[in-house]
Amino acid sequence: MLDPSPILERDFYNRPALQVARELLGMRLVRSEDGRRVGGIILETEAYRGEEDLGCHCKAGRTPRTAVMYGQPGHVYVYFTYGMHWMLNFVVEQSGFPAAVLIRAILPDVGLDLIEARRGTQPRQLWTNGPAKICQALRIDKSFNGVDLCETTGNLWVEAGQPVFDTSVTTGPRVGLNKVPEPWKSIPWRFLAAESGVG
DNA sequence: AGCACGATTAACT
DNA sequence: GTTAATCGTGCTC
Repeated sequence: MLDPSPILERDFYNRPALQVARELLGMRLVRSEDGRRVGGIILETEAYRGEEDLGCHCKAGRTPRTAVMYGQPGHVYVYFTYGMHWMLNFVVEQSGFPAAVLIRAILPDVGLDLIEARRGTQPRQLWTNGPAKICQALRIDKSFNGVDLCETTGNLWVEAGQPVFDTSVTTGPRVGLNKVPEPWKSIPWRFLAAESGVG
């Protein structure tokens, strides 16, 4: 489980955002930090796709911030919000079409001492159960924006994991889009894996 | 140049 | 349930 597994290749990301978001459940997010591996099993994701998706930053079109989402799939989109938090996303779908998957929760399984050093003020269940918490735990910030997930030199990638079956997956509206108009506010583009359904 | 707000979190009452 | 923290981004003037 803690040994390295095959790294997901670009073809995995070069597919519809909803499909990638669903299939990322059970895969392993790994960050290489000073030669040490830190990460865990992906438990929650959200899909954002297209300029017509008013919940997606791409609704504003191509800007300096959103440019990476228009690029090659399999790259990282990191943005800053609420004046203090970083958010980790994976660019998906074909080059030229803006789409991304937000990583909202993982189950830590490697580098636990490093994660505890940053999140130990909270109970273990709260270490990485939010998008900004993951970035804090894995020390992911602006410097990761644009990194290629398909090259280990980027120090961030996704490894094959255990499949999560449909009986362990629930969907629902994306979180935090309170002022976004329908249907985008309620469209069920959030994917959650039951913790009992992994590992 | 100024402004309102945000794909959140933690600490309150 | 409510709210402060805190600043990059995109929009308006």
